[in-house]
Amino acid sequence: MHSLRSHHCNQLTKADVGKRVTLMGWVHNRRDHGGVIFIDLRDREGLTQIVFNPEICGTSHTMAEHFRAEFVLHVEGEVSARPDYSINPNLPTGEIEVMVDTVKLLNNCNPLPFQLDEADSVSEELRLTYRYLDFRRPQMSSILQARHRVAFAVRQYLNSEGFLEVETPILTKSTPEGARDYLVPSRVNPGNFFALPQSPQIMKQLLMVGGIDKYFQICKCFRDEDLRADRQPEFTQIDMEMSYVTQEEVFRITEGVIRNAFKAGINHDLRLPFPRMTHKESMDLYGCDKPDLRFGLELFNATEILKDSNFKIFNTTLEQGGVIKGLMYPGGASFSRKDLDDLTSYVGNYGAKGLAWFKFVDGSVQSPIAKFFNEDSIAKLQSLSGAKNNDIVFMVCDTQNVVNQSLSALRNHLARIGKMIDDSVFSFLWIIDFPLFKYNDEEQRLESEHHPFTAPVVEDIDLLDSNPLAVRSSSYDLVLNGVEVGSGSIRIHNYALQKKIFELLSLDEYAINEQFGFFLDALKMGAPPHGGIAPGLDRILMLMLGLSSIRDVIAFPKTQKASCLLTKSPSAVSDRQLKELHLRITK
RNA sequence: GGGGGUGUAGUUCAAUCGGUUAGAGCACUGCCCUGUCACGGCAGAAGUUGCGAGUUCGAAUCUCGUCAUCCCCGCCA
Repeated sequence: MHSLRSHHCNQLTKADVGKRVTLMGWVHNRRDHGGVIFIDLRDREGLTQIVFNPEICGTSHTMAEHFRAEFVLHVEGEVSARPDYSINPNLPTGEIEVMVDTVKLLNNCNPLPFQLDEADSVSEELRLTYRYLDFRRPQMSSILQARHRVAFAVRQYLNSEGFLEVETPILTKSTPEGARDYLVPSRVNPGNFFALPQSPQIMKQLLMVGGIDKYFQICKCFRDEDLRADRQPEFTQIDMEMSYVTQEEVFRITEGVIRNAFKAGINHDLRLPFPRMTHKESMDLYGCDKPDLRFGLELFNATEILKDSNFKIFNTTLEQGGVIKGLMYPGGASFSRKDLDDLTSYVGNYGAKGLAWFKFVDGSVQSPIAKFFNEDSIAKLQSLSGAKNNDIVFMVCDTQNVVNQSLSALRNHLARIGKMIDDSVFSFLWIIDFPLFKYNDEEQRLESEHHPFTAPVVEDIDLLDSNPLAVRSSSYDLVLNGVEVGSGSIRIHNYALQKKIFELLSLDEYAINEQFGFFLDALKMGAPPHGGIAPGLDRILMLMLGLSSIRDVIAFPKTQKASCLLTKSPSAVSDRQLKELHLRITK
């Protein structure tokens, strides 16, 4: 036996009675009866009750009188069957106990900043400050174990499909477009900076040019943007790229990855293939490109029906190119005036200047603005919305963006407060046929909807000059329960087309050469057609495990201000370090 | 950058309308207890009410500022 330890704390059963065993672990709980002392010994795997009886070993018993929570013990003794009346059915090892005759105190432990069994109610702030204590809790341990199983299953599956895992640099090049970069100053090259990768996008495309054919990497990505419950400045992607593929093949592989991940993570069998929806349909019906399909509440467009009214606010907005969309909420006629005020201020967060509502009750309509519409319009509205007795219809009239954003948010909000969501469902969805570009009003130029390496749909290439905003791209998003969990595309592999896209994005010649010259060169040297995708491992795990924060699936996450409570980073550095890096702090 | 929530003992919470010595559970310390498993019993220690101003006879409580943390908007190719 090479290991000092003979068993983990979840292993011993009645079949082991009589064996001499050695366990290592923490004092989880201690019950001192004056004579006999019981301790629940804990390791990563579970609990075992160990018994210190003065009649078995006086020395051990005397030592055990001074043991406290989270002391680290090495115990040896004989496995003994518990008397019938003291079997603990809540414990896998509840039928046995270990009668300790030899104990070594491997380490003692100060009183903890929080009790492990109360961590559910303790502040996350405290848990993050002492994250290593948090890990000792079975809940956290099982999350990290699930994360390991998922990552391992992903590697196994992609290996079986012929993928190579290749590491790409963390110190890489800052490029325009996209998120704000984390920068690393170069000591050797004064005034120059590396950037941490927002994703290994260009590198994986270069691997395709290099004939790697099928690449993957479970890799860290870095984006210096503000945080959310599902956004961390560093996060992990399952990054993939394949040569000579169609969208169909990317979907097949991705679905295989996801299915294996769910099997390994929580032993859940997902049904394949995942449903698909075009970007246009998603925007029309749900007002966003990541709809949660676990509930209905589809939007409808009421612009035609309501355009001829005496309601000035609607008319003015419509004249300026606005639209009217709405959604029907069953049973919503019971909302109080205060409820409706709250919902109005809720959509206000998304730019809506108001929230019109129509309650349908006992054959009549109740609404502060009903008087502006004729009966025919209201009848059509009721019919279009599908409202029955005691239902409510919400309407927003504004620019298309504001209407979609506010109603999409309202839709999710209503489903939450109405408890319309089945938490046990995993609703995957592919969104396809994204537009290639969107228009940035502020900078008055085209921007990539996905990223600048995304190939346009072949039939739409002719529109690049005449009507670029109508060009569809061959990009796709994977959505799970209303959360974007992956994004990818078939890439441009043609030099001239890539250069043209850069130009359409208003990157000047100098920037193109300076930032992307090496990449354009590669496209000139026999780049094969290729495409890929990058599912977000953290978000998938969060949803798989039914957690509400990405921080719960990351061992050492950052706070909302992007700092680490454990290490207190980021932190100031010495003048000497700054000098070496040729940096001066200005404040 | 903006909106909102939270901050009281190690910890989780309480403290009536602004009122006199800021309480309780768990943890901690000491003592008792040989079949517990949230063991039990007795006793004890433990507070810059996040921090700083202000209002008031009097502030955990009201006002302003500030810090930390959480949620959201902006931002996230």
